[in-house]
Order: sequence, then C-alpha cells, then structure tokens
Amino acid sequence: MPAKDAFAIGALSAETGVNIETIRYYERIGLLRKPARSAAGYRLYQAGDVARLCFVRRARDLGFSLEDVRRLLALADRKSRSCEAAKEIAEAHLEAVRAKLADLRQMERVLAATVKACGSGTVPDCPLLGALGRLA
Amino acid sequence: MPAKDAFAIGALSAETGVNIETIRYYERIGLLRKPARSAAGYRLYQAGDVARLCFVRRARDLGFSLEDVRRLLALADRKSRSCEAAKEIAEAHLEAVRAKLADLRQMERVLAATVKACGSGTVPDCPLLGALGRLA
DNA sequence: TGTTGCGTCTGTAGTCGCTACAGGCTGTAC
DNA sequence: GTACAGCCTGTAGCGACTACAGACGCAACA
Repeated sequence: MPAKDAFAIGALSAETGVNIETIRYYERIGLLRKPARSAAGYRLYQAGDVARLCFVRRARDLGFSLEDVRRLLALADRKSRSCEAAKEIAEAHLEAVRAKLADLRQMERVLAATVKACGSGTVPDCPLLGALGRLA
Repeated sequence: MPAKDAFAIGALSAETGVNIETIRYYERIGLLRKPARSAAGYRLYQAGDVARLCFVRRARDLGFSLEDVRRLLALADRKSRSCEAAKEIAEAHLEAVRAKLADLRQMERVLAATVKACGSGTVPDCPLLGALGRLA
C-alpha cells in the first residue's frame, strides 16, 4: 500500500533539482532502490526518497564519484557510530580534488600568460600558436 | 614515395608520449591526417607528424578540447599573421578553466572542513555523513 | 465525449576522450 | 623454423549522464 503522499518522478525531480533522466539512471545502476509503482506503471516516491536523492546530489556536488556515493549511502544507512570509513572516502577524494586543483592552476597560469603574450592580436606570428609548437 | 626516414606508430608514440591507441583514435576522428602505409599496411610517419602530434599533446595538456585542438591546428596551418581566432579560443577556454577552478576550490573548502569536523572518528553521529543529509 | 497537451514509460544511442581487448598478420632475431 | 614483439582492424567499455523515439496515462476544457 503506497502512502497517500506519494508523488511521481517529476515532483521528485523538482524537489531535488535532479534531472528526471538522471533519477531513472540512478535507479537503473542500483544507486536508488526501485520505487513502488502505480497501476499504470508510474514510479511512486515518498519523502524519504527526497532525502536520499538530496544526499546523492550533495555528494555529487562535492565531486564524489557515483561509486563513492554508493558507499557513503550504505554507511549512512548503517548508522554506524564511528565514521572512519566515510572519512577515508572523503580524504581520498579530497586529495584527488587537490591534485586536480594543482593541475588546473598550472593550466590557468600557462594559458593566461600565453593569451597575454598575444596582446591585441597584432603580433606577427601568433605567440599562442607558437607556444604550442611550430608545424613543419 | 615515403621518405627514407619514415617510422612506424610505435616510434611516433615513443617520440611524443602519446599512446598508440590514442594516435589511431586521433586519426580515426580526423584530427591527424592519414599517414602513408607500408606494403604490409603499417602506418608510416615523418618528422612533421611528430611536431603535429606534440602540438596536439601540448594543447591537450592545457585542457583544450579535441574540437578546440582541431581549430587551433587549422589556424597554425594557415599561418595567418594575426592570431585573433586563436586568442578567442584560448580566452574562452581560460574562462572555462577559471570557472572549474572556482568550483574545485569550493569543493576543496567544504570537503576539508567536513573531514576536519570528523576529527579522529570518535564523534558520535558522523558529521561528514550528517553534512550530506539525514536519511529517513 | 472528444481531444489537446503534458507527464510518464521503456529502450537505445549519443556525448567526450580515451583505453582495452580479440583475433589476425608482419617482421626480425636466433 | 619458430618464437616473439609489433602492427593491423573492429568493437566494446569507462563515467555520468543526456537525448531521443515511440507508446501509453491522465486531467482539463469545449
């Protein structure tokens, strides 16, 4: 018996800001459990599903992979007192973020310098293209 | 008539640091032109191909999309005196890089704070999981 | 009672930039 | 001759969606 306050996928999408197709995708890959269905086959969600999907969205916003999200969800479900496992996941991810940050900063520096070298575009032999390499 | 100093794909890969499969991929999508072939069908490259592929690699290292790389290559080929078009591409990309940088910095801040809140993992009710949202 | 128009369904294919096979041919060294 | 590395094509997989096509459901309004 689906509760009275059940709602369809469009409402869940609106509530969480997660695309409808993405919600179905999450279900397909087993990140979200399969919801109840109406007689016509419509997915029927409840308040708990909103919370769960918001959790996923926040984790995704923080850049966690879906695999990480899956693990974090499992941990949150288990309500284990200590959060060592969660912390491990987050720390590993934080390191990855910092590595990517360093890469991007480097890119930014080089790009900015290169663009600047181009000045107003009146330089003969574009230094930007030159920086990438002479062809033949 | 392929020049005497022609070499196969493995050498091009070693020379440029670009994976063999990636080179073939670049050729398939038309980023690199099709090289001459030996009697047995082996790809035969020349010095110019090394320069070209290095150009691609540097651009990729700077985060340009393959579509951007394609355009930059075309510009470099045209040897047009002014580099306005190249500058436009680079500036647009630089902006995208900066946007991503801002995103990542935000992620880093939140993640670092969250991990820190977890402390040594002895806190009851993991604040990390809590930050993502209560389930049920 | 239509019919309009949106919402939802499934299933498949496309995106980006590779990467990894499988299964076969080539070229060289011993 | 035979072992073994290198090369070939073609296809499928990755992550995380996104975008259809084509069919059905449902509520409102004339």
